[in-house]
Amino acid sequence: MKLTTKGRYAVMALADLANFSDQNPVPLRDISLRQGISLDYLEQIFSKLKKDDIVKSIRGKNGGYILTKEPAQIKLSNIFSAVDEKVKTLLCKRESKKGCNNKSTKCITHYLWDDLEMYINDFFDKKNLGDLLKNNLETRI
Amino acid sequence: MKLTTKGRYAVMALADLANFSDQNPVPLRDISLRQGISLDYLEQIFSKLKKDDIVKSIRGKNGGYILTKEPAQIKLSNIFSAVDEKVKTLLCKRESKKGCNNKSTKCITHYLWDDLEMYINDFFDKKNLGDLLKNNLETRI
DNA sequence: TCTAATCTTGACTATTTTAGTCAGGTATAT
DNA sequence: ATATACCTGACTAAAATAGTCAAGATTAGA
Repeated sequence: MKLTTKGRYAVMALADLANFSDQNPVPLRDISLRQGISLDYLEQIFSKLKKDDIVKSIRGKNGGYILTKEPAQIKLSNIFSAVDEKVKTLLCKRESKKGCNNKSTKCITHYLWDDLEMYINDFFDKKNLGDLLKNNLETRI
Repeated sequence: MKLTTKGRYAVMALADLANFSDQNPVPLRDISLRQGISLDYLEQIFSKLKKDDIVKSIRGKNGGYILTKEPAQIKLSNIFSAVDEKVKTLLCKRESKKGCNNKSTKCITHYLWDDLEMYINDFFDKKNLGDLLKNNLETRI
């Protein structure tokens, strides 16, 4: 069970964006340099964030991205679902006519994964970008 | 972020083992047939479970595996760590001299993943095989 | 109007991980 | 003996990940 870089980079990039945007849009190249994330990859990530209305873009010179809401309004769960970072339990989640192992019933672990999924989503639902920034300022710098 | 089949199969197989062992060792072939998991793959999994002393084996005819403890004594976290199912945050976890992005500091999300990891481990620490069996008996059959 | 900065889009690819398979063993009850 | 089990390590196909690459569309400012 592992987390992908996409989810992690998305959070890092948005935190950077929140930190460095004082009304002005922040270009991805700046984020790329500061956070050490490839520009091309960031572009992929931000196109998803934009589609989910977490950021908006301003094209052309002096353009860049800005958050659509206050950091405190942006839940980490929103960010993750935007970049397709989610808990997956593989075959077990496919609610086909058949159960988990081509049997008619669900496997004994089926509800366990459901529970875990809810549990984890709850974790990310309770944290927002603002918390993260505040936390980092208080205890980590 | 996804769960591997190894962790899932390990739990399924151990649940099966708990269900069908009445003092007698349960051969993997039976589990394989009942749970629809390949025998070869089960053997891989059980060699890990044995190494971590979750099951013991009896070789030869009429042999098989048995649990070393009562189901209620076997935490899911034990099972997962045995089969290398764990929360990984990729590069972020490498505690090298450098930080997460070749910088000297840790990235802003670093502690977030630490927190998540603890949170998830807590989930599996609080559930044991006995719970799972009981639950399945009560509400799912 | 030209140009550089910036976002936009989609295809492509190397690497790693996953989810097994396969081929040989060894031990033991009957 | 022999069939039934466990045991071990190497191998591999498929999928996912983590990007790269190429070609464009917009727009601010000179």
